[in-house]
Amino acid sequence: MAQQRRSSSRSSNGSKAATITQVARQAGVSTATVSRVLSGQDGVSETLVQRVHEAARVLDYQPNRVARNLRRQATQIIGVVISDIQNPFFTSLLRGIEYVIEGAGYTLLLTNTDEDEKRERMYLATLRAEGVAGIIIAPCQGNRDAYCAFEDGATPMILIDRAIPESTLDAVTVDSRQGVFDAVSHLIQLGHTRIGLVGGPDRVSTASDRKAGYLQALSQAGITLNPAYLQSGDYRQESGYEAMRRLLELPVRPTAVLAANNLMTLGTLQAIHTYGLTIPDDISVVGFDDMAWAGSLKPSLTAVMQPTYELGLSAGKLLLKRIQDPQRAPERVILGTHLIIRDSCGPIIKK
Amino acid sequence: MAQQRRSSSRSSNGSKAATITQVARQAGVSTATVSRVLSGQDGVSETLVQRVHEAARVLDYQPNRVARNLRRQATQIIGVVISDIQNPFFTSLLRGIEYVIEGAGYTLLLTNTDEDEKRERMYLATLRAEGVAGIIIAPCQGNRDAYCAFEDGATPMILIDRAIPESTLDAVTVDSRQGVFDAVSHLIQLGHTRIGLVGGPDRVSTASDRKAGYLQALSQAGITLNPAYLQSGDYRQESGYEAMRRLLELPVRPTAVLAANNLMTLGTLQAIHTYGLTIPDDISVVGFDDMAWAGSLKPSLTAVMQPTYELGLSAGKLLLKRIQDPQRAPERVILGTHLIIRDSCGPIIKK
DNA sequence: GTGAAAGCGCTAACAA
DNA sequence: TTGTTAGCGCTTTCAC
Repeated sequence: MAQQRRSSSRSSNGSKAATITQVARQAGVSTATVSRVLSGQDGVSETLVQRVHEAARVLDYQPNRVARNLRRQATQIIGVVISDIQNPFFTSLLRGIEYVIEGAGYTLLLTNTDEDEKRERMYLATLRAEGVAGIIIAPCQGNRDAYCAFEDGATPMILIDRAIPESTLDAVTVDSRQGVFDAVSHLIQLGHTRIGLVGGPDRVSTASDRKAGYLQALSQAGITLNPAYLQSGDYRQESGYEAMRRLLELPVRPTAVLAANNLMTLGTLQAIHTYGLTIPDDISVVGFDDMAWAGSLKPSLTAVMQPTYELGLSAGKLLLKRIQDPQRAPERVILGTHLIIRDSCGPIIKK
Repeated sequence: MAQQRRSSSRSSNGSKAATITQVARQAGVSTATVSRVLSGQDGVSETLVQRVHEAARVLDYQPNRVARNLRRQATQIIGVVISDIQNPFFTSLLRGIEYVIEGAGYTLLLTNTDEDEKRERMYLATLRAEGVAGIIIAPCQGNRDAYCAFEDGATPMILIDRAIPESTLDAVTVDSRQGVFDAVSHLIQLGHTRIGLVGGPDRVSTASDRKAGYLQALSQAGITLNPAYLQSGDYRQESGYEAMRRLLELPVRPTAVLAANNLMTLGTLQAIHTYGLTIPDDISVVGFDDMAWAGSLKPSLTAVMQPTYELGLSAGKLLLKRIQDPQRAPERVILGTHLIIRDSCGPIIKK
């Protein structure tokens, strides 16, 4: 089996990768011709095309992208800046982005800020220095200043999931306000009036939008807000657990709760189980963002589904359009949500 | 508020980024000096150091990495090839990788193959052409040939999570066999003898190792294997659901089941709920890989925890070592697992 | 301690 | 149709 040790197939001449000059020499043509053939330009005779391809094959030639990028003053890389790579919501956006971006011949350079402004700044600088063709970012803060350096369009940038007030950047977001409004209205229809919110960090637009939807649903139903029912965290699981604990410690606790993102929903459920309560008999739960595990829970989770794939798709398309025409007017796409009703919400009956 | 429209701060001279030549002119020195100062070499007089820094600041100069990479014939990028970006297991590896790699001044270029060999081949070629300093890969197939082109060390490559037989590449894996052995032994200790396995795709080393652990635990306890209890899928949720359905349709169904990865565990739970069965009274469940949601399930999930962070950490360190010394002997790191006992497994009592 | 100059591998004018 | 050549922006000898 292990008869031939080293580099079995492939060219094993020395070790370094072949350059265009070697291919040119091998084929007996100029480097210009090699370049033309391999980048698919026409205007080269059939004979030479053959010779070049043959030479490239023999030498296992792969054009050096770094050199090409330097010469062309443009790369084939799209940077994606994600605020929490551990959150399946963000990774599911990638599917849509990948589809569009790869179809156009780009590669994704993915970075993860962990909701840390410093890391975000650093990565943005790196991506610019790396000369990426464009950036798709889920910004970790709502301050326009942090991103206005990109408004000149030198490096096209698209905001995804989170909007930034007054920014002139293209953006794709979800109508969080409406989504939460629908969900809370659903709870109200089931008879709930004591509804808690496990909200997100206010500096992020989705969090404030979701809070707005919650308030709107309450006020529209004529329910007075109990400020104690409004707890918030940082979109991570642990903070959802803590926020829900605070709600459950209340003298008169809510009969229903909405958790403002997927990870905080997990924390919320954990807290409810810790307190030995039953869903939906003791308390109804709606989650924002419908994740893979929602159907595996018992009871299965009623949740606001976000069109994650479409979100990524739109962002990718917007970026491609922006790269093609840097002068076009900024575009904002807002996608709708859909309430998936499963088994975690019940009518108010007891207590 | 919106008084000054365009590029508020920063240098707004023209639009293109400043080059080293401009900085040199501005500071009244040569480009060589600028380069020396900005890359932190000593041997430059204090006066010039000051002048260069000042000039760079004024022009908002960011060295062009593409040019630097071409000149140095090396990039500051590490490519990571992941087989399923939607699977939290893989994204949690990234944490550890990031920590090491960023500490050493590299940036992660992340790609996602979706367990597709063609995509994997394409990305590997792209990363090589992009001149990455190294690659960390969770290979989507067990065939050595696909990766032996990297055994010459021209582009250092580290295998993570999945091993490849006979490969001379460095690798970091988990002792899956032992992990499953422990878990199944736990079930046997609880009195179970009819134990099902929702296994993974055989071409992946972790899947065959896990199956081996299952078989070993059974045989060591003197339990004869019922081949019908051995079902498998492709590590995705849907296939876990289908595999579990097949187990539940059996005339004599298992009283306990082990699901071979996190996503298939979700599918397994879904199937059990669909059939109206209760965990652990009707059936006990152990999952391989302990995920964020494990504690939010009801009952909470007994699972084999993998040291994901350490896995990433080791892979990062191994890569750094390999980059520094391409000649060193291949190293294989195997990390242990830990069985987290929660509430999804019970003693065999009924039926 | 500093600068001049060569050149990394490629592409795109411009010539022929 | 093909080749010659001038850089892209940077780093790094090699002189001074």
